[in-house]
Amino acid sequence: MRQSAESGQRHSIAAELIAVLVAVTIGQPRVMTIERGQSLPSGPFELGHRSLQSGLRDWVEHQTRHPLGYIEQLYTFADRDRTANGSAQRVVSISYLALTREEQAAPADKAAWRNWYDYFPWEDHRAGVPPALPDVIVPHLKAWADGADDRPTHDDRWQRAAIAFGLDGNGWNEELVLQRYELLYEAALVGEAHRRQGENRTLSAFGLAMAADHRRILATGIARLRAKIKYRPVVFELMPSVFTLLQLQRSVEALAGRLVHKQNFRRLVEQQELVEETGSSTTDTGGRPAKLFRFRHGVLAERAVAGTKLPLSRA
Amino acid sequence: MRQSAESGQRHSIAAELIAVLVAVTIGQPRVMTIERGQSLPSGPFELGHRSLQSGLRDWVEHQTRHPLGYIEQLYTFADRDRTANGSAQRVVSISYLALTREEQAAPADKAAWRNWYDYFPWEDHRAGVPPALPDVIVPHLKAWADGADDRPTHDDRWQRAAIAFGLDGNGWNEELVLQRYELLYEAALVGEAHRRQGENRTLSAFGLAMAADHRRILATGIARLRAKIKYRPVVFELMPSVFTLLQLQRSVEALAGRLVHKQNFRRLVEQQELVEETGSSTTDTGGRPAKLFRFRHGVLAERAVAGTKLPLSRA
DNA sequence: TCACATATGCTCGTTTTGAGTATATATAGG
DNA sequence: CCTATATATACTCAAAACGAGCATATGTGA
Repeated sequence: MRQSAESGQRHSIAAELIAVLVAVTIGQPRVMTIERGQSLPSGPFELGHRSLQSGLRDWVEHQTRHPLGYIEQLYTFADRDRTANGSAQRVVSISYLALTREEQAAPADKAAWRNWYDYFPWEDHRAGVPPALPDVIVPHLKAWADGADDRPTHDDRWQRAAIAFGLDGNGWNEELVLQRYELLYEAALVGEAHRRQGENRTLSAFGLAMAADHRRILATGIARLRAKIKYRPVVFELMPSVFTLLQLQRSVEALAGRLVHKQNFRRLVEQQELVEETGSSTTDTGGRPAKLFRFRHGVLAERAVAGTKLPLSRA
Repeated sequence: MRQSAESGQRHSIAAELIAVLVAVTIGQPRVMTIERGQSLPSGPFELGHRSLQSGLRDWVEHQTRHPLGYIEQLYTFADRDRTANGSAQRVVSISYLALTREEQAAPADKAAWRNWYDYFPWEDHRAGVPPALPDVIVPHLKAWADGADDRPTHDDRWQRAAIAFGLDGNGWNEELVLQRYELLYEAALVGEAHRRQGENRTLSAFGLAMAADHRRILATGIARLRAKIKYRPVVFELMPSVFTLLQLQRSVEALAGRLVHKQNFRRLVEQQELVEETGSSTTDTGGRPAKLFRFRHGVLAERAVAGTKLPLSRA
């Protein structure tokens, strides 16, 4: 079987491509899943694929019958202790974030759009702090910290929890999606952490579990997207061709999981010249008719000239 | 996940780990290389490795005898047409950015630190715009754009060049390192682009070439680092334990490739409470003695609470 | 016609930047 | 010792960006 001590090992590696495919529909963030919502679309990288991205496109479009638009790489990992099966085969997982618009056409069998807050109920702060956070999650985190063997460990655990979940006067930071999930995993509060021990009961406050480490990948994708909407005009990949400013705002809020100040949001969008009026307006919103806008495609090029935070010198 | 007839193909994939190991020494950005500066430290990911990161650590510390400090993943790719050899074996390259301090101890055989501007001479704007940029690079880019078959292609090429290289009134954006390199590659101006055609002469204005796509990976690392120093205190990974504010500034300038405004830089560092005084000062700088500072380790935790750019609402 | 809902315009005080000017304290050379 | 020359550090000032909120416009439906 093995050719040589070294090269034989190299060959028994498989690469898997995984997609976090996101859309926003009527103000809710959606993620494409397969297998009753338990997995993200994925498939092996094969010799026939031109590149990693094209391999991903093949798999996802085949599994879900939904085209991928914008794609960006998320993360690659191969931790041995995080995979479900105990096989000797080593798998490198390469994950991508893909943005699209949800189509009216039904996706393929077993493929389905899901609200991403089904998996992360503690991440949606649009209607205020979710009650399960102070009522269920924080007490469990406290118990976990208190269960530490020594004082330094206790303090470290509690400090990380406080920062990640915005406790002890630390404000809520919507970008820390991955840190929060990892903390809950470390504290054995999410379903995935129990799997290897056999048991499987988890409180609904900790969300739906997924296969293998797919929920971790989803957390990575959400975190990346929440960070990115702040400095790159990626929301537009998720919007229809024309939209009102409130619809745009609702989409951003859906992704960020928090409400934004309407007037200031509009000022921001206008001063950055991200959109242009179409001339028409809609009355569907109930209330004074809203102007319809479209994305100014010019900014895709211009915005490459992003902002700096270094106090540059003139000379 | 899925086991099927195609699974036989999955096994002929190898994973390679590649490091962009960076240090800053007396105001110059340095990158660790092997093989006379033509390659980055790298090695195959094997079954024995606990994780991708630990595999990388093994390889790099073995090849260079230099310990790795801070590590973050850069990018994974597997483009078929970019690899040097024509073998059927498919390689997935997983690259990392690592930050450290250059040690006085000599690195291992064949391993050597290099100034990264040897590979990207057009990226160093600390002494003003490098003359080779207007004199050599821009004319070649213009010729490349003019050589397009049709008008749209010409305009697209020129617009991309103008944005990437700060022409036509577009300011210089130090973060676009990768875009610039990719453009030069596409225009067949860098050495790597000629390799498959056999010839190999390139003007020194286009920098030293590297093996395979290592220079592209280096460009990715520089771009990431230039972006990151603006919102995360990573420079300190590259600084000695105590330093003056000017030394800190020089390090930032080395990485960014541009000068910063001294007074405003200090204001920024102070108001963010990144450093604290050690109490002593040094006169080595020639001039009024400078206070010595050290990094405030507390910020590593606090800074997790990063800034937002969304106009949040209070309710 | 009125209550209600959303849209949109505008104000105002606070912070954060960008760009300097001014002053302090060393060393090196005559 | 004095001076030129570095660098270090403190302050100023106007412009731009941000956070919060008030006011007004213009629809729909009871």
